[in-house]
Amino acid sequence: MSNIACSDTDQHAKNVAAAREKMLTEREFLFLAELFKALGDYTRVRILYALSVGELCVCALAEVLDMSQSAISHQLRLLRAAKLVRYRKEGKNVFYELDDDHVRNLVSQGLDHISEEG
Amino acid sequence: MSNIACSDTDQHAKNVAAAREKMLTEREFLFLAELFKALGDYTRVRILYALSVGELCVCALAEVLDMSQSAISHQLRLLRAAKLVRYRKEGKNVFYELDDDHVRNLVSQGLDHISEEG
DNA sequence: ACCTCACATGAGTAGTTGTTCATTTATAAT
DNA sequence: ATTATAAATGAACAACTACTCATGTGAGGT
Repeated sequence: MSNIACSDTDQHAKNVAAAREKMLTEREFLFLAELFKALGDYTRVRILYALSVGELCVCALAEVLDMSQSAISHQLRLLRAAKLVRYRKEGKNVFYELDDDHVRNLVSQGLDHISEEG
Repeated sequence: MSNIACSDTDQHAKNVAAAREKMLTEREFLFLAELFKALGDYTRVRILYALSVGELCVCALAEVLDMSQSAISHQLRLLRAAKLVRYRKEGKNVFYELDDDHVRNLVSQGLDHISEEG
């Protein structure tokens, strides 16, 4: 990107070096971005919140969110890919639940953050 | 959406009712989604991680991430809107830092989650 | 006054995303 | 076997996103 330091002070160079030092790998940042991207949608965050009560079948989720089964299924696919949910088949139904407590924690951390705003 | 219960068992109805009961408001879910959306991008999550070391000016961020100043500025705008960063002007420079510890916590929670995967 | 530097911003655009609609798969019931 | 139900999936499309490039703004230096 041919970026030249905005100012050539020692402090600037130090800050840049310190930040560079601490940065994670591309792979890790990509995973992290994918995780938050999965949480970063009105429909998906509602699905996850609904599942925080307990497992639900696809049809129940569609009812709770008042959306089509197809739309829910598409989103569940993404949540599965992000390892945010697990599923269990029972007869014709498929029951989804949160994959682990990290998901719950992330959502509640998020709620803490927004509850501080106006 | 005209969703009819997949099965008319009591358990199904109970589950739906319980989930409906616990759901937050549209407004809250929208905020939550916006928050995670802001975190859910490769560039932005790197910016936030870099700032977790300490405050940095825009130009330093551009150097650390090896991206154009314009691209960084555009993303900082979104991070400001999501109240994830604060800024401080000093002469020609603008220094950004994380808005509060929630941000740090969210990122580290995210890292916990991905570190459990393969 | 002029120029330069650090940053912000608007327009344009290629790529991505979330839904609907139609179809498919799989299980269950008759 | 046939039919119905729960869920998954592919195609299509409108809406959105994250860059680049060009330009604007505001503070400093000369």
